[in-house]
Amino acid sequence: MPFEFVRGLIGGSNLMVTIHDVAKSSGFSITTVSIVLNDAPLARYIPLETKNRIKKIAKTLGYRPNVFARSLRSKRSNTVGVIVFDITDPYCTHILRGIELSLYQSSYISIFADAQNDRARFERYLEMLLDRRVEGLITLANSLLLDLDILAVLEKRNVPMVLIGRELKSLAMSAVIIDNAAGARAALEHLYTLGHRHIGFIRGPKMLADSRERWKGVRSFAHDAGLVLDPKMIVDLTDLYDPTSAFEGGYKLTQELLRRERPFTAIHAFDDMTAFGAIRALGKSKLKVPDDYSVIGFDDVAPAALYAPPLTTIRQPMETMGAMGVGILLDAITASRESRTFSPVQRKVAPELLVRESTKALAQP
Amino acid sequence: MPFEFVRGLIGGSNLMVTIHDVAKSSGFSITTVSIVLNDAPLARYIPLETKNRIKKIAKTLGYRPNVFARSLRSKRSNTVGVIVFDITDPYCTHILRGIELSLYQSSYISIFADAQNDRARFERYLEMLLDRRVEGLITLANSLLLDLDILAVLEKRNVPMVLIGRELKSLAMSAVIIDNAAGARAALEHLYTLGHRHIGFIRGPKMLADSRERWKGVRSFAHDAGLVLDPKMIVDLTDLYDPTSAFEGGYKLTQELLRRERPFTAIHAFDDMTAFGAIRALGKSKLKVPDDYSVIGFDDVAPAALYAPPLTTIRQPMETMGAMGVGILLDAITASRESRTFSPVQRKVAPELLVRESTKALAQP
DNA sequence: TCCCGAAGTTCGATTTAAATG
DNA sequence: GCATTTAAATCGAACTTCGGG
Repeated sequence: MPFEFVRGLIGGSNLMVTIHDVAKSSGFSITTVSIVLNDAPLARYIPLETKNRIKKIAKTLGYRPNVFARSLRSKRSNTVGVIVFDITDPYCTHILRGIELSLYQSSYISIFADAQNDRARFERYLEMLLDRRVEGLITLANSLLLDLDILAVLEKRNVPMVLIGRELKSLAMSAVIIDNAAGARAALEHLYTLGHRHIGFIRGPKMLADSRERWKGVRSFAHDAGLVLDPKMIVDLTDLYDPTSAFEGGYKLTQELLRRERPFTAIHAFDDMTAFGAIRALGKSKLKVPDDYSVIGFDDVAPAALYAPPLTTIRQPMETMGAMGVGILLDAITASRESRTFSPVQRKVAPELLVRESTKALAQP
Repeated sequence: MPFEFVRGLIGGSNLMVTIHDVAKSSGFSITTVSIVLNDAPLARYIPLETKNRIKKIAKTLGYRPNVFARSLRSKRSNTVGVIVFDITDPYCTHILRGIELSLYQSSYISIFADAQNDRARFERYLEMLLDRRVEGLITLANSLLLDLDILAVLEKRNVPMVLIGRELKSLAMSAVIIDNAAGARAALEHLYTLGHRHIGFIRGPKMLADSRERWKGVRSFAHDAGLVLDPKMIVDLTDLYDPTSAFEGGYKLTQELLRRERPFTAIHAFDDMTAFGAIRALGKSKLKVPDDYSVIGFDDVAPAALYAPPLTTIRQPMETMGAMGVGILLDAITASRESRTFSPVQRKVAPELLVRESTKALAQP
């Protein structure tokens, strides 16, 4: 059956113009059209006039290459996968924004998946992304989701990957993380400079590497400044971690600290959500922030600036971190395509103290 | 060149197993394997034993169909597109969550794009999704992004679409929206029931249909209850709308209301972000919420529950709305595939009053 | 005619190898 | 050999058609 006839029959909804149409319209072969439109190596032998003719016709016809055909043949998807552990977590969205921003300039597009803190979902989405032949993967994962089995799959399939927000010391793998120790240190230094000497500490869940690093920072400053840490004023969030639980944890642990009846004037919270909980608990007891207590958080999630009072915190430059992740991934993909080896890059980003209104100099006694 | 040889040469990274491999391993033809694995109509003639053999071998070989080949041939992508106007807006993320949740059960996967409130981005992403042959589109858009030109493209390409969060009265199009009038009415009724008679109103940007609808609700309740609305106590957010500007708008407009020196005891804010701004402004003037002023918002974004004080607000059931959108879209896609006509469905969702701690009964004078 | 299976065509592009003047 | 162009093979699966018991 002649081609034109069939095409005519289809009509209506399926009127996609193919490379075939461009070839016929321009009078050149499919091959030539393909070479010109992709600016392939052979294109340098083709006269400018021919190129322009073809390009113009492609444009007027509204030709758009079929991505499926292209990827099938070329074995390239021009796609990277992005998995986050919880899209409703404001921490995720700003990193996502950074990723999107810097991917936008590249020729890659992203396919996004939200694991919803659920391991089964994570695995299913990973499989889905692999089915879609992503050329690389960015993962924003917490420890619940990530383990060696999963990473082994990627290794075997030779898919470059970078982790944002956590590191895996057990494995050589590209990662972008915040300098937790420096951040927690800066937070404590800020409180100390304001005159606070009796400080309550709400540490993160033991399970998280972040918690350990941040505590290191606290101890290092305490040591340097000769500040003694009262073990009775140190409490820990539980290991069941999600954004809401951090708020509730902050709330309950602050009540706990209050109950211990040791005088203190400031709280060093694991993160912003914890700090919000702490402020709530203080407010509940008619204690005012920052007049009675100073509170400092970590992260600078979106609500921090809008809170009452606006929260002093340690800012993670999330957009930057996302952008860095993309940079590393793109390098890794390029290396992989040129069959070069690529040594994992670990980048540790400096956080920034953001003084707002939840901390205040201690009144001189 | 014999097939096995080539395949052997490739080795290493590219060892994907194809339907060809399954056919060879099982001793059946490619056709039979395809029929069995897809449970195609013809499969009913194939003996169970054959089916099981083929399935088992596919499994042990770890066969995964190549999505590009499949989509190329079948002309189906099993994909729907989702465009949101701003992923850092908490309103978006919870609707996204609802979408994801109910898409997860279906055979569709989603490709997500964040327009970042930028029109050019919106158009580029739309084009990208169309290139990927999405079978349907869910859009979470504000009025900046959406106009008739864009929708005409979808119409022409015959791609079903549903809008979440806004309606386009000019066009017959499926949409899921909140009942703004009922919500605003309920908010005012709540304040009224608590005894408030002198209330400041911060209305939304005039440009937004939401603003108009909510104001209708306010007026309808005021009329029914015989409450007089003082024009001097009504102020409007500017048309340049983004989440932060709503906060700042709420802040500044509350100061403005205070400056007018008419006694009032409550603020009816356009949305939660505006309410947060209002609470901040009151705090700045040493006025306390809810003791001196009651404040009510709209939306129930994530920070609302954690705010100090927790915000009384009108909750939009965002996950439900996302799920509804998916339901409608899937119906539309099915109809489109069976060449049935599908009349646009408009669903208006009832909001819910959430009483927390930012509102309080007026003390008897 | 019913059942079972296979050969061959097709989707829309990229790429290799080769033909033309 | 050089510049210019193209026929034909290929990617991996789905589908149409056909043949034999």
